[in-house]
Amino acid sequence: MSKPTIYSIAQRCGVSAATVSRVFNRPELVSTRVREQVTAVARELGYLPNPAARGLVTGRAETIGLIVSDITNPFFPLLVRSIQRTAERMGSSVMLVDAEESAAAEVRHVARLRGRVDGVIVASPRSSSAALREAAKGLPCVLLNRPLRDLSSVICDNTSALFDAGEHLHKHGHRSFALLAGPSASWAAARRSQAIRGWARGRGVELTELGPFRATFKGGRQAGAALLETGATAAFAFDDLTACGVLAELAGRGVAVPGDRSVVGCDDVLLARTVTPSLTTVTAPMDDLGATAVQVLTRQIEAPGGAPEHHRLPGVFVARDSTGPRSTS
Amino acid sequence: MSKPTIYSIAQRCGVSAATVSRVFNRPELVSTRVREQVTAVARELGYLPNPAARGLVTGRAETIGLIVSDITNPFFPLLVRSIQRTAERMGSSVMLVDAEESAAAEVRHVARLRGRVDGVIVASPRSSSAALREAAKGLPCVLLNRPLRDLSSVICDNTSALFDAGEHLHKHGHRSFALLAGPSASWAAARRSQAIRGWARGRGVELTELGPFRATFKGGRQAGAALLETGATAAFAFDDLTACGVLAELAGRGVAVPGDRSVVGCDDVLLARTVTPSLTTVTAPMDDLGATAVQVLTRQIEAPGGAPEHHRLPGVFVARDSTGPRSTS
DNA sequence: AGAATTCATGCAATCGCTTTCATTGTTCCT
DNA sequence: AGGAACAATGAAAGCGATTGCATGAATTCT
Repeated sequence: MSKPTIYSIAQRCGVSAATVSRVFNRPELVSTRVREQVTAVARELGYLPNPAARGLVTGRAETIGLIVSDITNPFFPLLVRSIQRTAERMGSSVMLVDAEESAAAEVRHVARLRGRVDGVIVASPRSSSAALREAAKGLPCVLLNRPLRDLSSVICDNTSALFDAGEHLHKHGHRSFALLAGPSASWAAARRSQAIRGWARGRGVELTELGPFRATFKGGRQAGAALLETGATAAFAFDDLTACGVLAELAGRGVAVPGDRSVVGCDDVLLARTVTPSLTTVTAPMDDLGATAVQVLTRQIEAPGGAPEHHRLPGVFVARDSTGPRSTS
Repeated sequence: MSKPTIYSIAQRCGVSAATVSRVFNRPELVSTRVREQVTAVARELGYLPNPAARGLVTGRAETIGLIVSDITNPFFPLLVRSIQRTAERMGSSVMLVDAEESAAAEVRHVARLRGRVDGVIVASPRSSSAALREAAKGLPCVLLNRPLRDLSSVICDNTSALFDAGEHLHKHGHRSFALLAGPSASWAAARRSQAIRGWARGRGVELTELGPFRATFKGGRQAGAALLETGATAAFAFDDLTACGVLAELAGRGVAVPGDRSVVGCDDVLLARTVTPSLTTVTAPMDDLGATAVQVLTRQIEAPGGAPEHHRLPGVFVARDSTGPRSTS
């Protein structure tokens, strides 16, 4: 009693395999009577179509690849969830690959996934533009948080939210700021720095640039130490993880937040709410980001060679407890 | 110029497709001359074997499924990484599915994965034993952190590490403890509670049981509030996330940690190091857990119907800053 | 030298499904 | 009633690999 196939079902129903296949793919082409019988027998036998066989003829794997630069980064879990959920709704599974921070691993994995997936989403790629372009050649691909002319991309733009953050601090009396820059290879870091610079210039306030720092807790501690050597009363951290490091460093040196200094993070990861004081930060629209990426990818898959799409989703400023009035001392 | 197949290569080399296939699968059966020529042409044409076609005949997908109960739980990222890394080393890809905390989704996904994967790993399942058994019927399956007689399992046993934690607190003068229990559906929670109860009884110290609390930051805050109503000077939180909630609640009420109370977490997730004070906790051997799970699964796949294996990996106690001497006040 | 092995290769079946095309009845027009 | 249009189905050709069996050549043995 081996695995049921369309043939076992066909035989049991006294019809041809073609008809059974049609019951599942183009049911409207089959008479009601036969359709019901086939469905019943299929259920009874516990029939499941063989994806390999189907894939072989359709050329589709009904699977998309998701390459994340670093699964341990708290930024990703919600993104993964959203992507997976959307993909499932479109009938696709998700193959997840963690590049462990390595640019080489990224392109290697894109190559490996080729053939097993219908397309890939590369989240926060570390690779060079040229490498990405090359790796994605002939494979539907969507970049997340990394714009590139010839490849589709979905990015979270925090520019205006960071403006809001600046205004928020300015309203609280802050006039001297520090920018704790993130890793230089990261597009997001560059973009955020640029936004903050722009705001500070427009506002005519003092801005001290520090870094780049690694986007880790430790990097944050270093950033915190560096911050204390400046006269800045408020700091923009690259992301929440870094901000947590800053908080820890300041706390360790007896500097009160937001009493003595204000700190804002970015991304609004779980951490941001659980740390004390809770982080003022910028919320990324994770669900949208993931859903959009999958939809764009689906379009690319269905119309290969179509023009790349570029989507830009804004982050939203959210004030919590790590920012407050400038200390009067 | 369509996708290269073994036929295009065979033609170009003046050999049969079977030979080309052998070059990749049983190279020792092919003469050096032909082998080299085929390899060269394959490379030149950018040939990649079609996994669907291969899978159709071999019956293997070279893919394993990984179902996690909740991808947003900080416990998982490192586990996912380790599993993925190990799987890749064995030549398999990983299909990740997030059950979003739903027991129903778990078994639904196991069913969906059937046929697309060679086997599945279910991490911290929420489903009932019966449901799991049923869902895994005829599909190689390894349970993570959930023992079940008829299915293979790999679990992290924190019993002895929690003993160490107890001793550590005892040495610091604590005599009255609180157990902040985790969700009742979680095997890990039950196991940990049991361990702590056992230790307290053996030590002859006072133990107040509170909860169950949800394994979230909020649940932790509630646990923290409940803790303050007891006379306990030290508390065992279910996990690090809960412990963070406790910390936050205590901090909010002006209770010093470890000055007034000591708190220990469990799992040693990223959070544990980034929170202030850093958490005394129990480190789970993530790499081992993941690697073992994949190896066991591989064995199950290669010898279907083999006896289930059960592995138990111990956690390790690690003292940090959230525990200290009992307050003298 | 002739038989027996061994080696390298090709032929062809097969995996389970989709899909085109042809073949039946049926129904509908005029 | 005769032919057109249509609905339901089957036969068969792939999709791209793997693999058991057969074959012919080269090597070894006696």
